[in-house]
Amino acid sequence: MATIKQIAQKAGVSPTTVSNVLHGNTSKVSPAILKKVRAILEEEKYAPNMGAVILARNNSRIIGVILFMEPRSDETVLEDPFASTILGTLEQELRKHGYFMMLHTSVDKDEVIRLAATWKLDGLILLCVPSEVSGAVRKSIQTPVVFVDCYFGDDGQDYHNIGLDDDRGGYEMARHLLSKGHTRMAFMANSPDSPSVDSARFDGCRRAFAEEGLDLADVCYIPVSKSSKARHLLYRRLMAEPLEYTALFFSSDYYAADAVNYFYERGFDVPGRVSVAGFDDNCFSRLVRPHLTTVHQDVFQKGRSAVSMLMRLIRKEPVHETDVRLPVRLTIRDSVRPIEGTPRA
Amino acid sequence: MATIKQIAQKAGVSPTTVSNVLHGNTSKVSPAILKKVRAILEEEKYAPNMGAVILARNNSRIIGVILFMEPRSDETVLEDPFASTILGTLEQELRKHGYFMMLHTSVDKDEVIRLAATWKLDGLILLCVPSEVSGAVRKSIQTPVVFVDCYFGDDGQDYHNIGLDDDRGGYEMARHLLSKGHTRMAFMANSPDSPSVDSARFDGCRRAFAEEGLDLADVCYIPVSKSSKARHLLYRRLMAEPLEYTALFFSSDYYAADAVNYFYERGFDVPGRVSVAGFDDNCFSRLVRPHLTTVHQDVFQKGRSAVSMLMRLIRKEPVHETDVRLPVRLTIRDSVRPIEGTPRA
DNA sequence: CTGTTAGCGCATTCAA
DNA sequence: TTGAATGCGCTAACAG
Repeated sequence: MATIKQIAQKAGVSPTTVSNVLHGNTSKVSPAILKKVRAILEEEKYAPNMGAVILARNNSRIIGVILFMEPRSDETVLEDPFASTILGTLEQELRKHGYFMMLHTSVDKDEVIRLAATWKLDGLILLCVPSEVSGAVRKSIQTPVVFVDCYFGDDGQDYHNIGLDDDRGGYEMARHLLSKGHTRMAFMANSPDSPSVDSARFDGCRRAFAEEGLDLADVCYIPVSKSSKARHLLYRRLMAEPLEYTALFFSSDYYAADAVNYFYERGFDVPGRVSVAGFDDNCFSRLVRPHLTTVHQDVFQKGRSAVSMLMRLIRKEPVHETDVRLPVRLTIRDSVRPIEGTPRA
Repeated sequence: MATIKQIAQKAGVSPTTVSNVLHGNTSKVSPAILKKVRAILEEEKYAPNMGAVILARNNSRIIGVILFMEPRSDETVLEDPFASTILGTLEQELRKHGYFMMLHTSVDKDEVIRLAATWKLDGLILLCVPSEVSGAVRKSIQTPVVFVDCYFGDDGQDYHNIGLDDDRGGYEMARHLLSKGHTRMAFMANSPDSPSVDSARFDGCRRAFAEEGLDLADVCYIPVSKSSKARHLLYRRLMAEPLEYTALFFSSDYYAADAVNYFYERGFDVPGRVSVAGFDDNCFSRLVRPHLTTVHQDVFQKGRSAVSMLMRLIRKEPVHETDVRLPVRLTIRDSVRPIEGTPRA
């Protein structure tokens, strides 16, 4: 409630001096006054008015965290532990660096651009941005932007991104599946309109198949709806004999777990009838039965890296890696089993 | 980037007129000018500077959403689907009402108070606040505050809270357990230092036991750690024969699912050896095997109610119910089974 | 219907 | 080492 001016008055000094104390410009203030002002600041519980700060400095110490997602196709907004985990990490890290976090979900790039301007955001962290909009956003925003898990068109712009070795993840899992004799594999993910984590993972699968002289057809990329009802309809079709696929590789544990569970409830044995694999290695993978064979990623690290890269950008420090690919690790559990008579590797 | 002044210049009108257009005071502006100004606004992609707005109006259109939680005992920050679901709902609802959401986790009441002052927050939504701090926060903050799932001391202050019929939830589950012959039941929850959702649920259990002429002793409230390692140590002890309890009633599906899973991995059959019940009825409950018998709550409704109550508070509209208790519903699945030879009800 | 003006609280020159 | 003065962009009260 108290303003700098009031503090100054009470201390019998000028506002400038108080401001200097506040900003640690102790060299410009005599020790006696320093102490006195600090005491009053404490006593009055001085809290700056960020409105004035924004106005005077033209920045806000707010970082916008934007989740690109549909209004709410179902309940799937933040329920995926991946989203909530990274959000929690981001909040923690940003706070540690003295920044405030403004959380926003959107699908409209103009809204994001406006948000940045209105709030004089110091930086932006964008999650799940399709590559069509990442270019536009990048172009029209001057403040530092760090993308998480994004892929970009080749438009000559500089992007800063924290991602995963998605191709590798797909590759490793496909290899594993192949080694268990699964040549009829489907990759299950949201349909990407453009390069994305999902398409990269699928490419990895393809590579693994090609290495074995096999071809993973386009139709083996089965688009999965964000609506659980629609998904379940799909699973039902997949259960029909004769089985089209012997292994289903989901691009997230969230979907994989959902599927395993759906199958279980209908007495369709996993991995007896069909093998299932996931991606993320989050709590879901160890909650369902059988526990998921999946691709591990370190979401905490992702959040930490994103914030630390953003901080470097804000401080205008050099950023060496502009497109970080965090490692993945194949994690074998119980949801994949060898095809009868074809146990290799 | 453009300011009101610049827009005004370009349109050949005064800043006030532009401001009037912006605020929909169309009655004060001639149609011709209105149209012209609107066009320029659009063309220049005018975005207000919130710093100036805060300064001039002394409020920010920001709602602070505060999660009270320890720094990070484990990975349990936002992983509980309850937290992420309500967060997603809050974001969506606040945005719908034209507010911005500042997300913050904290355990320090002074930090919250300072936050409200620095940012001239229009309102606050506080989650998981222990009753020791809710009083202090309530006292020293002038802006509207809505608590979610909080219990308060009887200090004569007005609190606005969206909660659950926790007592009822505990009661119903305990009754169900009793009807299946489970007289040796443990209630598993974080240890509350004060009235809380957990203590209310336990009280409900007690009530149900009392109705049967049974006493549910204090020791049947088993505190559960936020660290999964510590929890698992506890579960191990619980598995030791002879079984102390025949039913474990967890205060969240998150913990219940974790326990069921722990037991499963050790070949300890649920509900064969021990029955397990949860609370929340979130996605976890239908992911584990057996699916959890649990107490259903509508988290979306909770979020919506919280925001709508806050909006009424902000608009200074009368708020009739100050402590809303949303209903709960016993949801029977497969994790509880009758005790041998004691099937009643 | 339109324009003028005086702050809001702070950072940041520039003077003393 | 300290202080006075200016401006950031907007709102709202008032004058025309």
